[in-house]
Amino acid sequence: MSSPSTRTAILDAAERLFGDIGYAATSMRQLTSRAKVNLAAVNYHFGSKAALAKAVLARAIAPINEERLRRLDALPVRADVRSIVRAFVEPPLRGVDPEGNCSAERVCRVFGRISVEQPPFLETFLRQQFREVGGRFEAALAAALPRLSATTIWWRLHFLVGAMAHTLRNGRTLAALTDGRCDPSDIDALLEHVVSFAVGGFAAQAPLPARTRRSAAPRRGVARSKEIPA
Amino acid sequence: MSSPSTRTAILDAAERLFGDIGYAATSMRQLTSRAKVNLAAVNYHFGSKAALAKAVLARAIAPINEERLRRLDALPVRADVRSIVRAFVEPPLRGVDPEGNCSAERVCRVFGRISVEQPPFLETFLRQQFREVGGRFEAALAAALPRLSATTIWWRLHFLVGAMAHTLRNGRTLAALTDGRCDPSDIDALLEHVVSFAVGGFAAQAPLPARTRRSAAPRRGVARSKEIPA
DNA sequence: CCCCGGTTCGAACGCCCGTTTGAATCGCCC
DNA sequence: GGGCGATTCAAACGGGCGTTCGAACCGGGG
Repeated sequence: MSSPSTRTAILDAAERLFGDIGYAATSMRQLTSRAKVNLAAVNYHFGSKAALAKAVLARAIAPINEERLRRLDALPVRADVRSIVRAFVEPPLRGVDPEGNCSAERVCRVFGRISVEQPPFLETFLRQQFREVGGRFEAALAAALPRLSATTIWWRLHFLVGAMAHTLRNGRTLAALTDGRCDPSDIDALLEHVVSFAVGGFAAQAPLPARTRRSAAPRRGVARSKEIPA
Repeated sequence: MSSPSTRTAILDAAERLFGDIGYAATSMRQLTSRAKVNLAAVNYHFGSKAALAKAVLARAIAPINEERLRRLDALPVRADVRSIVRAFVEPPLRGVDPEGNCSAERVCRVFGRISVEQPPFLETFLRQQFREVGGRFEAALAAALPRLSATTIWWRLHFLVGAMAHTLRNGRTLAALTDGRCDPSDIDALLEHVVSFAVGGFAAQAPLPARTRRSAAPRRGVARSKEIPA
């Protein structure tokens, strides 16, 4: 463990490549040649490609979630929704970056990519990474939005994560569709837009609790709903 | 072209597998054995794996976008935001399904997956698939929300797509985090939640136009959180 | 009947994959 | 200086990849 340079070179290259082209599409030869290390180094230091992916994600996500909680703790007990949302989205978008080592964009892309590919080995890993953070933010938002149920808040937190991740992954498409007028590489603009959208979304009235819904669509084709008896 | 059975068997299997485990992670041998066709059939009918992916996406997306436009056209000229949002999200979530051939969940998953992996050959393809639909909905929303700029509406449309896609891909994580209280396989519930969230998001005040933003903050160390004016 | 375009099939092709191996090399404490 | 763990390295391993090829099969018109 004495020489961190190889390890971190591998982690850096993996973060980049996994973020750019995905986990399955990245080969160890690409990865090691970009990191300028020997092909066998990955298996020596991490054991396998899958374990490397976990290490990449852990390195990317852990400090973000810590910073989120730190900012949440710094808020007054009855903080407003905007502050809570900002505590949630600003760390991943701006990067945590104690010493400039991680570009926020890369970090977030790699998370978006790998979490989306969902190699089976990651499922439980990702859940435990987000359980605590999710719970804390759900509680804070519930305090700020007493009219919303816990499940509604969870839904909306999930939507917020999706909005962020989608934009970080597919920002180029947005830029192209708008002829560059929306520039997702402008993190400040992205941040302000996502915050305002999310604040509005959280403030919205909750949907009716599933019974008296309109549209009474005759076919609910998929939907094997366990449906809490509201 | 006389026998569509092989072609559609391949498309069905590909839709399923690309949606479940991703494009890069799906091998032609898996795919053809699940479709119960010969290995060479894919290259005979589609030319390559990449071309197959395009065909899968086209088959999945085109009818959804057509239905979106149909519903949008059916709205009154000055429709409210909720109706417009519903016209946008209901086709992909419920499925178009003229004759029951496509499960909405599968269709959407495959889109979420492949669009996220973004094999390079898809970039322009996806853009052209969404340019018209995006423009039409942007215009309709702009009419309903005269205080918002076009770019803000594009941002928010993008966020909405992300929220939908993320939930369809990573729904299991949400279910696990909430011990099943949020059930993303309940399409009705998902639909109502995403609509209410998006309506709130669109109704939100637009962010300040970038100039008077705070953000000049020299230190982004820990926790200086309530500096948002207002 | 046979021929023929369209389709299916098994069998390869060449390549690259993730991983392993065993020797070479390094850094350090005795 | 010699010994020794930790690390790096080149070279393979077996296997799976996407794709190609040529022969077999099919059904309908000459």
